[in-house]
Amino acid sequence: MPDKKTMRANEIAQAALAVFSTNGYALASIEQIAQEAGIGKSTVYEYYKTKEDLFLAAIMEGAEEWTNDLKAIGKDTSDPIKRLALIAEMYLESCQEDQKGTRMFLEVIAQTCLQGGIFFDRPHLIRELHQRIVRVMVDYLLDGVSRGQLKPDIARNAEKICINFMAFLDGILMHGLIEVGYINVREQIALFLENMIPLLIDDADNSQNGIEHHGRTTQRLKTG
Amino acid sequence: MPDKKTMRANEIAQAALAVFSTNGYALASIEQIAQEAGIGKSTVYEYYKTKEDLFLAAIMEGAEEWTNDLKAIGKDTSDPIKRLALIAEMYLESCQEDQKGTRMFLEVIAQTCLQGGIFFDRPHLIRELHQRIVRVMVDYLLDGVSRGQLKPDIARNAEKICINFMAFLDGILMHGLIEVGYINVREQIALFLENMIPLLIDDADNSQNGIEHHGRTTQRLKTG
Amino acid sequence: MPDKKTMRANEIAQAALAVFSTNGYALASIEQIAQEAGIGKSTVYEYYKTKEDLFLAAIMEGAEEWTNDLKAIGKDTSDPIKRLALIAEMYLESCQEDQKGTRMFLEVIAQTCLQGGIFFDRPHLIRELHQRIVRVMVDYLLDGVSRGQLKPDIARNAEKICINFMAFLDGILMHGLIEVGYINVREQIALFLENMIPLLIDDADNSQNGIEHHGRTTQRLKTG
Amino acid sequence: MPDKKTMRANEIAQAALAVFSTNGYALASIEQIAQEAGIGKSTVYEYYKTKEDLFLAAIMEGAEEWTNDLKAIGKDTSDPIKRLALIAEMYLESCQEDQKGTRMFLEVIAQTCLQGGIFFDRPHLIRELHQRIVRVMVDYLLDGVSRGQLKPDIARNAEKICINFMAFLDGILMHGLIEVGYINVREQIALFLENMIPLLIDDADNSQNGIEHHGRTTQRLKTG
DNA sequence: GATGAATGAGTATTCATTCAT
DNA sequence: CATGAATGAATACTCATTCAT
Repeated sequence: MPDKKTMRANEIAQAALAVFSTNGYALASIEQIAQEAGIGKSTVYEYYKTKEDLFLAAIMEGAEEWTNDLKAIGKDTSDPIKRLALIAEMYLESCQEDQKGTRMFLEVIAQTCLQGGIFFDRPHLIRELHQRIVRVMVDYLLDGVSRGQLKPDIARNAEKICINFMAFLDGILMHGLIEVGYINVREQIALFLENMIPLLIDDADNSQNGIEHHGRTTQRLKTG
Repeated sequence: MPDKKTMRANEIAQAALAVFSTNGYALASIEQIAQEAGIGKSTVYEYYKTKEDLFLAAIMEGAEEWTNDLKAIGKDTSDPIKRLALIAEMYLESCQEDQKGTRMFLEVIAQTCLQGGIFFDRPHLIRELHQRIVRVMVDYLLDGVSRGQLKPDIARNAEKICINFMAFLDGILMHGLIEVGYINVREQIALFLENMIPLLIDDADNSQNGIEHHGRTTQRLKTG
Repeated sequence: MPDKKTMRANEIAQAALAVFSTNGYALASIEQIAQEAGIGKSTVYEYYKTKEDLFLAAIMEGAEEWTNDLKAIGKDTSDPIKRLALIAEMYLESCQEDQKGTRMFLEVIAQTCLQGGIFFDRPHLIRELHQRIVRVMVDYLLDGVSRGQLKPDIARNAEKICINFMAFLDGILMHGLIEVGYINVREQIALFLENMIPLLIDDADNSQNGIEHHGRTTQRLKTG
Repeated sequence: MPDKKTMRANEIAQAALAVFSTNGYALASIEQIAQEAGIGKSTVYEYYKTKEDLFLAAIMEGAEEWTNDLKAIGKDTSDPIKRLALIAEMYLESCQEDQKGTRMFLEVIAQTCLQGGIFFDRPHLIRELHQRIVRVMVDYLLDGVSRGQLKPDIARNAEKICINFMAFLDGILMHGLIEVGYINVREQIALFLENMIPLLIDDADNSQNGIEHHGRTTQRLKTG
C-alpha cells in the first residue's frame, strides 16, 4: 500500500499526463497541471523537482498503464492472432476518445529526437520503455510458435515483425489524427491485419490447433 | 527566375526548415533562424509577419520538395513495384542524414493535434498537403493496375493501401528515431515490402509483363 | 481593512500613476513602474494582466482620489462660492508640485481620442468618470440655489456652467504647463472667478445670506 | 515661389500632421506617414533627419495655418467682439470634423510636459508659438480699446483675458472630445461668450461706436 | 533624388522556479 | 505539508534609422 506521499505524486502525474497529452510539453504550464490536479502551483514542486521530472513521471505513468494493458491481453486469450487483434484494438481505443496515447507517443518521440528535448541526451530512458513493450509482443508471437499456432519460421523474425506492427499502428494513428473524419483508422487496421495474418499462420494447421477462423477477428475490427 | 524578394524569402524558409526540424517549433527562436540564415533578427519579419507564418512557409517548402521527389519517381520508372521501393528509399533517405523530413512530419502532426498548436484550428491546411501526397501514390498503383502489372482488384482499395504504406513508413521512421542503432529501419522496410508486394501482383502475370523479379528489389533495400 | 493582495495592487497602481503621469502611457515601461514600486518586473503581472489594465487601475485610483477631494469640499463649507474657490484651489494644487493630476487628465484625453488609444473604443469608461465629477459640482451649485445663496435662474444652466468651469480650469492648467513661469495660473484663475461669481449671485441677497464678501475669496487665490 | 525640395517637404509635413493628429506621436509610425504622403519610407529621411524633426515641422505647419487663420479674422472685421466670436468659431471648426487642431494641441502639451517628450527640454519652441498666438489676440483687444469699442480698463488685463479665453476654448474642446454627443461644445462656448462680452464693453458707448448688438453674435454661435 | 532592404535597440509578456509563512 | 507571492530569464515582435543602389 503506497504511502500518502506516493499517492499524491501519482495524482499529480496523472494530471500532468492529461495536460501534457492535450497541449504538448512546451505549451503545457505547471499552473495548468496544478489546476488540473486541484492543488497550488508550488505544491507540484514538493513532489517533482522540475517540469522535466514531472514529464518523465507522466510518461512512466502512461507507459506503465500501456504495458499493463498489453500484458492483460496475454491473460484474456492465448490465441496469438486474437492477441494481435486485441493489441490493435487497444491502440485504436487509445485514440478513439482523447487520443491521449498517441499524443503522448508523439510527444515522447519529439522530446527524444529534437535538440533540446527532454530525452535528447538520455535516449536510453525511452529505448528501455520501447523495448519493454516490444518484448511483450515478441513473447506473444513466440508463444504462438511454440504452441504450433504460428509458422515456426517467423520466430527468427519475431522482433522485426512486432516492430513493424507497432510502427504501422503508431503511424496510422497519427495519420488518423490529422485526417479525422477522412481516414477510417479502424478499417485501415483491419486491412493491415487481413494481409498480415496469413503470413503468420500455417493455414493447413489452423483447424488442428483450435484457432478460430480469423475472418471474424478482422471482421470485428471493421465493424467496430 | 524569381525576383530577389522571393529568393530571399525562400532562403529564410530554408533556414527556418532547418531550425524547426532540429529544435521543433516551440524551442526554435526567431533569432536562431536569423542566425542560420545569416541575417538580422528583424529582417526575418520583413519577409514573414509572424513565427507562425514562417513555420507555415517552411512546411510548404518542405512539402513542395517532398511532392516533387515523389513525382520524380514516376518519371524514373514505370514499374509500380519499383516505384514503391523508390518511395520507401526516399523516406529512408529523409531520415538517414539529418532526419529533417521525419522531424517536420512529427512537428506538423503535433501542431495539428495539440491544443494551441498552429494547425489546431486550421487542419484543412495539413489535410490538403496530406491528400496531395496520397493522390500521387494512388495514381502509381492505379497506373500499375491499368497496365496490367498489378492485380485489378486492388484498385478498389488503392487509397487504403497507400495510406497504410505511408503510415507504416512514417511509423517505422519514428521508431527508428528513438531506437537509433538498435532498429535497422532499412531492414524493417525491406521486410514490409517483401510481404506487401505479393499482395499487389498477380504472380501468374509477372513474367509476361516485364516486371523483374522483386526479390532483387527488396534485396537492394536490405543491403542499402 | 483591505487584504494583502489588494494593498499590494494599490501600491502598484500608485507607482503606475506616478510613472504614467510623468512619462505618459507610451513612454512608460513596465520595468520603470516595477522599479518605482520596488518590485520585480514580472510581479506587476501577478496583479495586472496587461499594461492597459494597469493604466486603467491607475486612472481609477486617480479619479477616486480626485472625486474624494471634490466631495470633501462639500463638507468643508456650505458656501457655494467658497466651494468653487476651493475647487479651483484643488485644481491649482494638482499642478503645483508634480502636476500629476493635469498630466493624467491629458493622458486620459489622449488615450480616449487618439486612434489606437486605450479608451478609443471604450469611451464610456471615461465618460462615466467625467460625469461623476460633473455631478458633484452641479450638486454644489443647485445646493447653493436651494439655499437662496445663488440666483435661482442658474439652476437651469447649472451643468453647462460647471462644465465650462472645469473646461477653463483644465485648459488653464495645461497652458500653465507649457508656459511655466510666464503664465501665473493662480492669477488667471482668480480673474476668472472674479468675473464668474457676480453672474452666480444675486447681489441684493448677499448680506442676508451670510455669504462673506467674495473679494476676499478671490483675493486669497491671487496671493496664494 | 518655393523650390521643389521645399514643396515636397511641406507635403510630407502635411501628411505627418494628419497622422500625428490621428494617432498621436508615439503611435504614429514613419511608415504610416510615408504611405499617407505616397512616398517610400526612407524618402522621409531625405527631408527630415528624425521623427522628432518631422513632428516639429508638422507642428510648425499647423501653427502657421492656425496663426494665419487667426490673423485673417482681423481682416474680416474690425469689431473686436465679432473677432472674439470668429475666433471661437475657428476653434469650433477645428474640432468639428477631424479634430486635428485640438488633437495636435493635446499632443504638443503632452510632448512638452511629459518627461522624454520632444519639447520637454526645449519648451521655448512651444512657448514662442503660444505667445505668437496670444499676441494676435491681445492686439485685437487693444485695438478695440483704442477704437473706443471696449472698456479702457481692460487694456491692463488684455493678456490675461486672452489667455483665459484660449484656455477655456482649449479646455472645452477637450471635454468635447471625450464627451462627444453629450456636451454641446457650441452651446458651451456661446454661454461663455454671453458672460464674457458684457465684461469687455461699455454698454453705454455701444450705440455710439457702431458695434452691432451682440445678442446676435452669440446667437449665431448657438444655432451653428 | 528616391527607395528597398537590413537591422539593433527596446518592450510587453510568459513561465519555471524559489522561498517565506 | 501546502501555498501565495515574487522573480529572472527568455522571446516574439515593432520601429526609427541607415545605406547601397
